[in-house]
Amino acid sequence: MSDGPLIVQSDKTLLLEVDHADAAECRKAIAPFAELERAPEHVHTYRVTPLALWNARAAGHDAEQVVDSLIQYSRYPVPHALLVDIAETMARYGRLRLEKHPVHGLVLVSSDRAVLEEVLRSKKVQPMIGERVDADTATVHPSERGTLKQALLKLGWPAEDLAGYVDGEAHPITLAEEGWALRPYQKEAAEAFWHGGSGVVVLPCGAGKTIVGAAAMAHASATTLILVTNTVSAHQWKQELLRRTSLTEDEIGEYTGTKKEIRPVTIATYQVMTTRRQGAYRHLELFDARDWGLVLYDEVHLLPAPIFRMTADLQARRRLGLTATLVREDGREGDVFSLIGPKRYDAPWKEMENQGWIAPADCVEVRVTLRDDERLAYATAEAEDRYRLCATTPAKTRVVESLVRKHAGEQILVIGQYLDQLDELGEHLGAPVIKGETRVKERERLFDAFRSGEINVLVVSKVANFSIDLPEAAVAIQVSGTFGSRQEEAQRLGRVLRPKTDGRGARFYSLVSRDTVDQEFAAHRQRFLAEQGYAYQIIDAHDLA
DNA sequence: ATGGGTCCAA
DNA sequence: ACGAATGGACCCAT
Repeated sequence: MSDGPLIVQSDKTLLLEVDHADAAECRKAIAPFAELERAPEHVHTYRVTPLALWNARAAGHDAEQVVDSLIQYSRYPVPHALLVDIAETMARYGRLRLEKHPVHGLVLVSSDRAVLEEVLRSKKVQPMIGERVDADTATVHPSERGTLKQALLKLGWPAEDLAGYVDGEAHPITLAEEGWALRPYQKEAAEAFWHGGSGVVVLPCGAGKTIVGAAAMAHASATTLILVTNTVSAHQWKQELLRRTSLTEDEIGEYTGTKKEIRPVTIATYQVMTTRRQGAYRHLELFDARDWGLVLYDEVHLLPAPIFRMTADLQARRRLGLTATLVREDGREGDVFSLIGPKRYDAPWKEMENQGWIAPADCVEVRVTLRDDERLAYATAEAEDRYRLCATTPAKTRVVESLVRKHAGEQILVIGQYLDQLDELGEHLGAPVIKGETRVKERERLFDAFRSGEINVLVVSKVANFSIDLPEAAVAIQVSGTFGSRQEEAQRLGRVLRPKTDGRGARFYSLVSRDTVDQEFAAHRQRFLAEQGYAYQIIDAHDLA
């Protein structure tokens, strides 16, 4: 205890000494209940948040385990007030429960009368509550099940939802038996979801989230509605389900702009759900079309606001959310928690790496210095132009060139967000550029050439964030990114994480202009991956060999 | 019917 | 706070 890697402070921050021998072990221990806030070179700052504590609670951790972890790794005596606070916060989850009453239907039950009285007095909660059954029980209109959970979470008293689910229309689904097997973590994830009832499974890019979905469908053996972000993803779900389950072509429908098939398993885009046709919402048509036994949300970190609203009305159906990064930049993690459900499973990226499911990766932040004239232009630029100015400095082009030379012979992706910059890079490198306007046919041709090694360098725009059809590479060079998007960074690193046949590691370079907002945004982007144990080595562009 | 193109919302 | 990609609607040519 006297020389642990962690400093625990009463303001709920945890300081982790990165170079300490026990740092990795400690990171793993605190990850379930703390979120990484800052990650400079030597000391990382984590914060113990209520939501993280409640997720830990829902996953079966108790306050004692959390407290033990803190005490075990702490360098100094742990502030008592913090321990008390952690125990109290965790105990808040489950003090209120939603249950099914044999006579009164959906009820809110409390094991602490004062808490019930407190929340019933809230203006937000009051209209959702029906009559009082007894001192500890109040009825709730079934249609308010979701919105009530949202409101209670905001009040700091998240309800545990034990009201159960409708079975939905049964439909036989089994996993295909030939030629493959569920990986252990995929099986665990599907089971953790099934026993939890509904909630979110978090797995790194390329870890087979679709397969976890398929396994969950096999558990449910019921009609399933799958919601996805784009049509490419819809096709891939269909292909994967055909390959991995007993489902056949005519049991799987696509419900998109062009096709309107409703089948026992239906894959719909988020967008088609939110558009109106002659004043009527499409989603009503879709939700009422079948008695769905399971609703599956792909890329739950991208759920648009209208889908949250609809999901509030779907609380009697089992819901599974899938994502690589539960963090959202819009702060709606609480809505994911209350409307989809708590985190049921996550596999830390580094553990997956240790087990060989994803390739080991070195992350390198390369700092470039602006020329004097650029610095002056930057200093005098309007606030809204500044990021673009520093993110697209010509100095980066030269660095990309030398990195490409250094990795000659390897498959390299250059990823950025400004089309001008990417076009220029493509020209300098003599490499094709893939952007939004690139036709699907052309994309496929280039992807094939890249896969076969005919092309070694590919420059890609934000299409890399969406189209999961992008081929895997060994080296990724990021030249600019969306302000501070953590999930984008994770997605881009994911591009190089497919295990290499020769067992070699992958490289991820992030090019950053020194002493500018580019540097700030880069630091923010890196946080999620730092939380997963990826350390960015910082080097100066001049020191590139 | 089907494939392609343009425009627009969020 | 921004630029870019997207899906979907609609239109036109086969």
